[in-house]
Amino acid sequence: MPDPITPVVVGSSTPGTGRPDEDLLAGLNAPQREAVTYRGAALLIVAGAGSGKTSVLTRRIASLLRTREAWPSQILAITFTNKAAGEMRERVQQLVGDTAQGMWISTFHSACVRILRREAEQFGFTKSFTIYDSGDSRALIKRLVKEHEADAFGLTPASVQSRISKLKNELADAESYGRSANMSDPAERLFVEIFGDYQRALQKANAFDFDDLIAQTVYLFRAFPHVADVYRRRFRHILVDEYQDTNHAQYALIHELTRPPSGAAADRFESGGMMIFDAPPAASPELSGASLTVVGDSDQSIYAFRGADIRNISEFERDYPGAKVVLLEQNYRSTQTILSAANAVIGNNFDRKDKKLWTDVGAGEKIVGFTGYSQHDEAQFVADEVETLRKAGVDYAGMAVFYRTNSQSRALEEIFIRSAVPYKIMGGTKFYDRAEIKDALAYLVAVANPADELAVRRILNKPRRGIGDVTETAIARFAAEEGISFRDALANASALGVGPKIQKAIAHLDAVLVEATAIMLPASGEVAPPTAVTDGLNVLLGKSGYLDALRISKDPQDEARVENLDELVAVTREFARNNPDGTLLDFLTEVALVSDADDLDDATGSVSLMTLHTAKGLEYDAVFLTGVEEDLLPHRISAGEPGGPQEERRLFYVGITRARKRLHLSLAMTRAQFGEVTVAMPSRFLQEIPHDLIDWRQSPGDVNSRGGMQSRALNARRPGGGFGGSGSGGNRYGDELVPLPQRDRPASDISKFANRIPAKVRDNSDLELAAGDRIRHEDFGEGRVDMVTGEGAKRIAHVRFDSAGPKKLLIKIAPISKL
DNA sequence: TATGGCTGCCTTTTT
DNA sequence: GGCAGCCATA
Repeated sequence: MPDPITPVVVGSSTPGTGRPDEDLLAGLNAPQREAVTYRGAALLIVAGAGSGKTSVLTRRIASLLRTREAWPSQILAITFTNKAAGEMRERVQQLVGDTAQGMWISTFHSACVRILRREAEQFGFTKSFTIYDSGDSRALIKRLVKEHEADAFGLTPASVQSRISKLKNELADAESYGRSANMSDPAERLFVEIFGDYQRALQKANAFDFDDLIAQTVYLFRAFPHVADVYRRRFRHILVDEYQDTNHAQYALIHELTRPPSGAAADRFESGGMMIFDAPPAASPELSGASLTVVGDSDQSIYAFRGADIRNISEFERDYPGAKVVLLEQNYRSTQTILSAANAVIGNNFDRKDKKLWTDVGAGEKIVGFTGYSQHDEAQFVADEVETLRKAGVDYAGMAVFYRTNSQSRALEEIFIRSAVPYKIMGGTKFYDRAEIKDALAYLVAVANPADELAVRRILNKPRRGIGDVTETAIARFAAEEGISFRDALANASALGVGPKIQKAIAHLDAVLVEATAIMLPASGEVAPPTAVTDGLNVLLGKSGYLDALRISKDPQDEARVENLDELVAVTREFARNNPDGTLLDFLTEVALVSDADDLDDATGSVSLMTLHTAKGLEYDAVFLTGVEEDLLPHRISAGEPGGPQEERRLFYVGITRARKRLHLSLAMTRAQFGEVTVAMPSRFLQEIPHDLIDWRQSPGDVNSRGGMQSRALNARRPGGGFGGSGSGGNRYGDELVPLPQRDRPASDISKFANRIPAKVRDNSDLELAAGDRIRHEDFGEGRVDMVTGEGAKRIAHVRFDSAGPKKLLIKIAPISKL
């Protein structure tokens, strides 16, 4: 991503002071400089959107290195995604060259995996532990819920999973939670049992789930202070980005790392454990805690649902007394128009410190608003506008489309394909979520970590080998009787008491696993060649019969599955190229921790499509924010959650502030949700934007007006008057739109205001129309049907009106009649 | 044991 | 409109 700070300062204010980091300060404003150069135990950088925080962070690291205040190995920088980590590393490298080698720049999860791999043996795991993604843990929890017949008490796998996750993020375990829970409630007791079983199963499988990676590292540090000391001595400068999105476990981890080493470790014999408090830090710098820099913006906190605790940032000064706070408010990204919209929106959140982004680049283009008849109509607008911008010289790669939920990407994708707009979906149905990829990875896990029973069970009958429930149970029973693992039981096919055909199948599977193991995990002393993972995977997929089964299948989807597996093989090759010493476990770790935002091959001339959450931290010349509707943004489910609507508003704010030059806000009047067409209402957030900032190409009133008062949702009169009908006007499409936000409007009023559904929804489902028919529309008058597209509830009539010109109408709801 | 058809639920957002 | 899980059947 380009550096938002253009180093233009020629006559710098501190010329030739001879600081070794002089050049790093070029072009920075005063607070940015301070954020780079401040030295002290704790620093909080409150960085508004687009205020150049990444630049400040990288320069701060570069400055520490350049001035020799730190060795690279003493720096630990935590980012939110692997992609952000990669970019930060690259930028630091640009500033200081190869000196950057040896820094830890990674996500919380990657850093914890590195620590856990080294220390796993301290507490009952082995180096070769594997990582359960949410699908894996859901499968395990599902089994446990079933075993405990817990569904009878209203415990669903999903609810159990999310509760366990929340508890782990609070550093609770089954035992500690059980002490405080109301154990007379059978559902609670059951939950605690399942939680405990789940944890034991993970341990037995030598596996951690996502939340464990953090929580168990904290546990490790607390239980084994001498282990923690190793890392406390090593990391002298800890920097955390996106601090507003850290949860309690992550907070605790940072807290553990920044404590002074206890000094009890053997290699510090002179301290005797007593010098911690009286040793002067200068004389013995290793005894003080690491310096901590955190960067964040509470207005961009959008992960509360996953346990992020905004208090981590709002109470930073309390947690780290004497902490320095630097505020970055000048924005280097967006036009004033975009910032004014953003400021106005976020100003409606009441529990925040007031902070106003500003810029000196000028007002720029107005925000473009558009209301489609349907989500397809909306998508068509986006596609058309993308093409217009492209012709005006904006790169496809400089444009992005955001939406609240992944499912919204479908309509956009359809239209983009039809309109031949190159696009790329970030996230969505992930490559690694596909069944065949998970199967292939399960084969690899079965080799890397045979203790992982879930993985072995997964591949047991893939491809079909005639091994069903009965045989699976027989294997498990045999393993239990003999006191061996499920995996090892496979080596004793003849002893299982199953038929000869099935014995043979099991023996074959075992042989394939053994062969692959020999390739990927050679006996000690030998080193696996870089091609080991690729070769092993080919053996597993080939000799197991997995690929053959797909190839002879009649299901046309299986062809795509073979291609996906080919791609996975290609991924292993790529991995080997980038990591010549990379082991099977390294590969599996990387795969487990990649995220949606990490899709590295961005650029290459396509428009990016992604959820608002994925968009955080990115920026584009032109941004399309779609589906700005009630129940979608803010999402319906958020209404019932404490702080939900405010978090949704922050999400909207994050979306707005991604735009550099152009912002488009769009919505649809109807939206198909699970097959049914439902009427959508404009989002309450729209009216929080001063309406003179928006140029409506087609306003909600244009689309929905049927001469009456029923549908003017945005203009509905408040109970008690206020302002109505016309008046503040100002946009050329009349006054349908958005009165200026009224100060101190009570919250209850807002919800009443925006949510009103039009009096009645017309249903023309059974109206038969064909090209050539004449129709009458309540607003547009008479016209002739050019053609009808779509089916069922989504039939669209393309009509040429005698006076109003061509329009597309959703037949189901349009106020029309056949003549 | 494999398959196919049915039903019901679903959709927030992610490391 | 899609997927997962359940059940009935071969």
